[in-house]
Amino acid sequence: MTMAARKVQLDERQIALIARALGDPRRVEILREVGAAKTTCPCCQLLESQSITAATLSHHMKELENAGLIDVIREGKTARYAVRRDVLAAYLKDLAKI
Amino acid sequence: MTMAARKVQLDERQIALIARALGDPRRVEILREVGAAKTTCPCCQLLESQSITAATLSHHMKELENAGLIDVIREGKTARYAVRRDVLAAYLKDLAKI
DNA sequence: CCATCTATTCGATGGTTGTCAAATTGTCGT
DNA sequence: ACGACAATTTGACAACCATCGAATAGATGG
Repeated sequence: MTMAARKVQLDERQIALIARALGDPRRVEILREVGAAKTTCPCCQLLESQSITAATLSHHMKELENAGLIDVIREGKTARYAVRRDVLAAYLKDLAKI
Repeated sequence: MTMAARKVQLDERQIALIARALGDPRRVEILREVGAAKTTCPCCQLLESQSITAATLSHHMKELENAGLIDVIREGKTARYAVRRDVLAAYLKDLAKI
């Protein structure tokens, strides 16, 4: 339990959103790449590694953000992403209760 | 790490199957109920608690079994289910690496 | 053998969703 | 103000999927 990991409480609705977001392999792959980035991950970088159009990528990022799995930091022209590890951990913890 | 928890190795394909299976709230609810049962959970019991037809339930159980998340034990007329907690744990462990 | 019970399979359907091309918005430098 | 660049939104489409009713399979008891 790190200092930064404030208590995250997920309601049923968000759990469903997260589960759905993780249900698509492409989104999981994107999430892994965002999580693997040294700093925050810029949008254009994801476009290079994933073989999809910008429109599709944007759609997936919105789903991930909507589920609360990523934070979006907009800096001028570009957008950067960061994994909400506290949210992910809370989701996994909930599933682990099964 | 219990004695019974033999090492479970998930390939990319199974991870995708599990993620998809967990992507539907109804299946998660079913999985929770199976996991909460004192012994193994009979099919007909699930039919009572979940408000779906037998056909739909059967479909969901197949998805869960296909993902490796449950074991199916057939005893005469009835079918009983048990959560594969080792598989679930392996999946969660993989996601936790993000 | 037949009736009954449990569970699965089949066929169909309405809704969801991943994907793209094109148009749009927003930002920066010149 | 204008052009170039980054990202989002829109509209459309094909594929997928949860769901159901009906038909089928399999087991049990009389």
